[in-house]
Amino acid sequence: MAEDKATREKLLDSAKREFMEKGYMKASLRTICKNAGVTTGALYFFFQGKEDLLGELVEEPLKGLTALIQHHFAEEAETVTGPVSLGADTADVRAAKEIVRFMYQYYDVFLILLTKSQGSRYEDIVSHFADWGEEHYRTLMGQVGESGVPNLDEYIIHWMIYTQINAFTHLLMHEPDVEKALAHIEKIVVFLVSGWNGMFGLEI
Amino acid sequence: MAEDKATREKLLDSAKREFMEKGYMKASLRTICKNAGVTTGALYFFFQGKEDLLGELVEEPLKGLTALIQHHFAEEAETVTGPVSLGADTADVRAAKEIVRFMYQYYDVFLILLTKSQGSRYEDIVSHFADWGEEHYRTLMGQVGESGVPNLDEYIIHWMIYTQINAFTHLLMHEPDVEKALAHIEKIVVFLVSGWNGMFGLEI
Amino acid sequence: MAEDKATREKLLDSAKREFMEKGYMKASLRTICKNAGVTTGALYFFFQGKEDLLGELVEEPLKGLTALIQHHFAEEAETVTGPVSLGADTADVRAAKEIVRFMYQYYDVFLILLTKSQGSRYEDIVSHFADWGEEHYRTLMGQVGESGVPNLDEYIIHWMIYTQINAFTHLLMHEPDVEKALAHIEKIVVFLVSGWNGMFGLEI
Amino acid sequence: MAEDKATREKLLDSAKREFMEKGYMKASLRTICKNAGVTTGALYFFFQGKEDLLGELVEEPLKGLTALIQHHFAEEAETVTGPVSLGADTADVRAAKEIVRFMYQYYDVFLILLTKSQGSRYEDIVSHFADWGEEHYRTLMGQVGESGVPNLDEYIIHWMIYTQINAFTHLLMHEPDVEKALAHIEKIVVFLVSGWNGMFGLEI
DNA sequence: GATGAATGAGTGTTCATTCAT
DNA sequence: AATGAATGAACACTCATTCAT
Repeated sequence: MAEDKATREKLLDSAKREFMEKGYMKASLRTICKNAGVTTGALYFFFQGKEDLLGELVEEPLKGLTALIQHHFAEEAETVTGPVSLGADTADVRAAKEIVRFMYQYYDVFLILLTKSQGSRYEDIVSHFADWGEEHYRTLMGQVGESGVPNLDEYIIHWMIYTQINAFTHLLMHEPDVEKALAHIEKIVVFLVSGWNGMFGLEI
Repeated sequence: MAEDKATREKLLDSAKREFMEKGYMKASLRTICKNAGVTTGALYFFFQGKEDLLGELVEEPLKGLTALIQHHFAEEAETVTGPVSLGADTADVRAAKEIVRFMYQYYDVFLILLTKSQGSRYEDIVSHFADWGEEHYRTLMGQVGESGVPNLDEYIIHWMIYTQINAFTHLLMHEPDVEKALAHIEKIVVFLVSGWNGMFGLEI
Repeated sequence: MAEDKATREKLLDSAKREFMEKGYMKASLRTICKNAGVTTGALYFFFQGKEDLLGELVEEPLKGLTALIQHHFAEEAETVTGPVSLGADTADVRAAKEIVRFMYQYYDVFLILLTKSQGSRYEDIVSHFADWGEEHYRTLMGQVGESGVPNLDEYIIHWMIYTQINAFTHLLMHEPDVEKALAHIEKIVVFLVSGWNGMFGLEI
Repeated sequence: MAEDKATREKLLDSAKREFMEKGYMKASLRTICKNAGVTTGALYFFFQGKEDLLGELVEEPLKGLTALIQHHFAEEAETVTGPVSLGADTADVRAAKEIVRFMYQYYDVFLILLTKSQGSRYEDIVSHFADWGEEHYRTLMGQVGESGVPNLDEYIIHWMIYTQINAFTHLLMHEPDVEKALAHIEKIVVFLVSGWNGMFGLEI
């Protein structure tokens, strides 16, 4: 039964374990095949090579996450009309929790993506998300107008976005339990919004 | 003479460039030696291997940073008597700036350490600093007593410390100019302290 | 229907293209199958392997050419009675032209055979033709008797036959247009007969 | 003693044997190393790879041959003043013999180059020589003026040059004995000059 | 007739490391 | 203090071929 599982699946499983353990670069296709109980040729029947193997493992969850974030970005763009309130309201928390929930469905995959993909075409994935976040931020700012919003220099914006992303990375790395992670993210949002408001000179 | 004592230094220089460019894992000792104008044998006369080469490059600045932080920890422990005020006072900013200044003296080394050391014994250096920071935090808490301090769970403490460390990492990665970095860190401290206070339910 | 009987043919077509492009050795059965829109299994249903695939592609034209040459050999044997005149008469030219015409009907196949078959059982096909030509030459000499014919050593005979064969190869390689090729071959025969007679010490 | 021979030399020797036996493409570096009694690493210490290995084997004799031919080309250009006589005089024969002698000094190398280099950067070496020969021929024609020289079309010129080159190739392939080769080449020159003159409509 | 999965040996190449000199 | 030769295991990847279905 368990051994009936299709070769492709066995390879993806084995690859996931190997990438997790050694990281993309140090991962050995030989080992992946051996642990899957298949020969190298089989791997190359299903995948085009090392990079493609990682790709197949990762692409779908990645698209899912992208869609999810896009959704939240759009929502936020509709909501924000006045000066960026950004209070610790439930909208932010709800969005963050949804993301957390989604990422924990593909726990291993996102862990690999965020911390074990050095050497692959995904090694700069965080940068891509950050750029994207920055773009979204600028759109938001444009909507609101510059009324009452202090001039945050590029660098600080960049850093804040990175910090947000790192919050998710840290969660995956240090909190294996989803429920606990969901509890943590709530506090983290409080922290981030407080920091944000602090920078704007607003009360919390 | 000028070229006499050089070999070891030439190797360290060449290694620094190679590690910067390719990261520890992809760095090639062959290339390091070639660029240094020396043979492999020479490298193995001065260093025990690849890992040791990185060690020699990194150990001194690392000790310097450790000492610097230790100093600030001690200072803070003396100062803090009442409930953790942690206001955006100059003490925090001054400490952060001193650290920034120090890291920028060894710009390349710390960049390697923080972003290019995957595969070496330093790949988890950030964790070590985080653990250390956590320990310090607990000491502080013990001093103050639990009076008036809300119970922050382990995880959140851990994350906040990571965020602090990542602030420095981000600076090195995205701001090559020290002076600008010093300006940035000021705002970052404001953000962090605001966040911190926000979590404690204090006004800023 | 139209697509029914096709598979074998599609494979042969695809193989022809692949052999032409990459030569026998570098040709990939995978690629041949892919371009034919079939799987490897299909190939192995119709052919015994790589070598057989080339064989099926080549055997028929090869037999045709053999028959054609055999015919000319026989004709020549009947005609030649006196000392080998071998003048630039129309018999030689007519024979050569017929061969050219035939080869250009299977342009690709003969090109593959003569220039792209290294690594296969046909890589020495030219030698076989040369041996055969030599045999024919000896038969002719026997008929004529040794009267007035200088003793050409084995090697020179061998070389002259090679040169004749290479004339056809060169044509295929450098002149894609049949009509032009037919024009060229005329001059080439003049050259060869002149050379031939020059060796025998005859005037042209 | 015999085993004292430097590793590099042993590798070149072993490579020469392997290339001769299997041709460049099918030659295995592993086998070359094994027969040389060395490991693959050693090969890569001395050579940059498979292609470079062949290069080192071949480059020097190739340069020698090029120089030799260049010398004869220059000589011929000085001599030819009237209409291209191209008689079976001793100049042509002497040149051809010198080339034969030189090639037989590096018997294996030139055999590899001319018949076993498919897949390497030398696979088209014959074309290069042919192009070069054509260029020389045109220079000569320019000197002589078009007086009395019939218009040979490009193709025929091309073919005649190939035929000349193939004479040397054939010699190497089928006549291992230098002295016999030198005897053969004499007759070959007679053949070629006769053919040449035949084409020009001259008596021999 | 034909599929598609799988084999297993093979390829050229790279690497950190060792060591006699 | 340093050279330069050499090791040997590992790497990702390709191939013609087989065979149950």
